[in-house]
Amino acid sequence: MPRPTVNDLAKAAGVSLATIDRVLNSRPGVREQTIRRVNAAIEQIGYVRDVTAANLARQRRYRFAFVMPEAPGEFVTLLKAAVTEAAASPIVDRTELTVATVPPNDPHFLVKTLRRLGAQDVDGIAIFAPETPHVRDEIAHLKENGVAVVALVSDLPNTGRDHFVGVDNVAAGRTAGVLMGRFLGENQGSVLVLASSMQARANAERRLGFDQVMSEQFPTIQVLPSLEGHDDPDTIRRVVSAVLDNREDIAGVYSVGTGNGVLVDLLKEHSRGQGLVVIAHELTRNTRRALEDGTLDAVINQNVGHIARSALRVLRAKTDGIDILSAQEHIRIDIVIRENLY
Amino acid sequence: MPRPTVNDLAKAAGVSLATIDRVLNSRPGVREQTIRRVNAAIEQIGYVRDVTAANLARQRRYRFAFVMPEAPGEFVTLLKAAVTEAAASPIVDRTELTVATVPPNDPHFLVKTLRRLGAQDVDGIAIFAPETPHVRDEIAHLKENGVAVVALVSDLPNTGRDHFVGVDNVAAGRTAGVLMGRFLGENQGSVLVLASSMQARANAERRLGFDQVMSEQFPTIQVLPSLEGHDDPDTIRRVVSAVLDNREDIAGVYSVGTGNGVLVDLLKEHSRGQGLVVIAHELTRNTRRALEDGTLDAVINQNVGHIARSALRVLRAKTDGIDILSAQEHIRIDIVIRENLY
DNA sequence: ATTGACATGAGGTACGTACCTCATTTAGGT
DNA sequence: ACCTAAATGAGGTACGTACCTCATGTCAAT
Repeated sequence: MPRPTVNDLAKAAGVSLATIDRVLNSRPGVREQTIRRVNAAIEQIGYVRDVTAANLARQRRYRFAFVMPEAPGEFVTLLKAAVTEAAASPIVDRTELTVATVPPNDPHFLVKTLRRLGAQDVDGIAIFAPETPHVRDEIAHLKENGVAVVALVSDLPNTGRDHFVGVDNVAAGRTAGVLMGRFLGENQGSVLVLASSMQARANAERRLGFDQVMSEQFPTIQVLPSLEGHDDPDTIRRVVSAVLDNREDIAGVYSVGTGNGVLVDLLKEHSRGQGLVVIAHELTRNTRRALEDGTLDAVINQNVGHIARSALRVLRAKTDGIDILSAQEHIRIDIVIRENLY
Repeated sequence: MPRPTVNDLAKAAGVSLATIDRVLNSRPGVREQTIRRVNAAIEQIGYVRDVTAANLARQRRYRFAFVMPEAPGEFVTLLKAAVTEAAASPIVDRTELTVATVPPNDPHFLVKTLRRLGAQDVDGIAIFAPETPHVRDEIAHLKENGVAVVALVSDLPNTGRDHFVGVDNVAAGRTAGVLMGRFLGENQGSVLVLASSMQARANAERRLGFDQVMSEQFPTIQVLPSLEGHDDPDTIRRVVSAVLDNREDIAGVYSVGTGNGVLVDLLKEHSRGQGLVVIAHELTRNTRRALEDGTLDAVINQNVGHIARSALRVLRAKTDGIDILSAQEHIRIDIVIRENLY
């Protein structure tokens, strides 16, 4: 038997279609008693509104924009692809989106982009950018104009954004820490930490979580101060080599941010690169290959497909003023090793 | 600007709506040249069919059934909940589904259920059951009648099922093996393996993968023959206690199947339960709690939400005769430890 | 009994697509 | 130039819902 329609509902409730419509869309001019009668009929025949037909009739369109760094790294590229793909899939019905890229570390350009998008009356914006005062102001401005704002990957906690789509980076760092400690085992020594200037907040949080776990659970392992690679291949190569050459006790390497391509190459060439426990973040072509050939022992990942789809769902819910199912919108911290590298 | 419609397309191609319709739905009676002209216009104006409007007009309805064991275990309960939830969500448009449960280890009942569903002209069935000759025959029969069949969680490779939604259990076992080996580290000893009779194939595959890795990568660790718990609390308690009491060298426990609730309780009570590395499958209330309190070191999980949604997508694609995006339908092997237990 | 406010009904059009019928045009063969 | 078959056009209805207008019903206050 087919799903009941508004017509079946009207018959069941003993009222006309017009009244059904008034109740369903909470239009005025219906007695309390009639509303109750209609609701009872809804329960009884199990009516559920055909959302797609409703959206069709309503001519509802969602205009969303994604703002992301014009990134050198593979992660952003993957994320961008995931966003495009998610938008193309039929699950996001009647949605048109713009993907804008902005040069990293250029708050002025970022603000200009946000302003431009805000003027084009978009319904919602997903932003992957560091938090600065200018960005804070512009987000406040967007929200005043009724634009939904979600932070992507890197949270913007003090901006009044509606939601954050991404992982808890402290927990991600803790996860990396536990794996590092347990994989090292009896093998005492020091851990080299390679940082990156991109996404400063995320990196700091991961480092924090990592240090928490190491000092709590593996106090005999010494974690060195972060080496700053500044996302520059030559710099990374130079600073990492220097430590590996000079310190005999290095047993593990933790790469907090980007620049894993160079790091992996270096470790493969370096005489001391083989025995180390190496853990990095984000599954990209580089880290995937490194897992396969054993250079990397584990990758802590956040699934870009989930992030993209979640952002779209949340933006839609926020523009509709609907509550989100927070359980569904939680982005998992994936642990990837060679054996579960699909 | 709004998305172009068939009317815009007709104007752009310089043909009538009827011809557009003939081309879009590959109806006969259109010259090759005209088809090309329409396709060119599709490219040019970027027309994409509004799938939801099309489904509405087409009165397309998908009737799917899920067949699952009437399970004692929590995993099946979670899976059932995930299926119901996925079906309720608006992403699965115009789909009505039946969830049938069958007593485990009753092939006759299972076949009867499949036959009953087949007679009710469902479009597709997802089956979570062991493979037996009777099931094979019945699936062949269903497929002859044009019913799409996907295997759920446990594969049915010799039945001609259209697709398998679940993890590669050999890889899952390998993943468990690597974690066991690396977590044990220098701590040599033996590993106790607890099997379960449910889902015999999945358990055997996991055990296979586990053994592969242990012998290849950790040859100094001895893996004991499986203890058969038969999913019975008392039996599990008895056989596991016996080994823990009598063998001093047990350093790890690998639980291949169900029965983790009892196992965890036992380990918490037993004097030797603390220092062990314990790894199990499937994230349930029991294993989750055990991760939190440190009784379990890692859980290898398959996300029931993904499984449910993937099964629905695949069933739909198969009944429509559309190709599936295999990348999207891959079910990941999740590694869960306390730190990334969301 | 009349008024007026409110409640309800009847019926329409629209959204973008599918699918149908029938009339008309066009192409190809003679 | 004529005939025929094939190609195309014109126009309709339907899907389930939203949203609109206008008519009619009901009820309480006067």
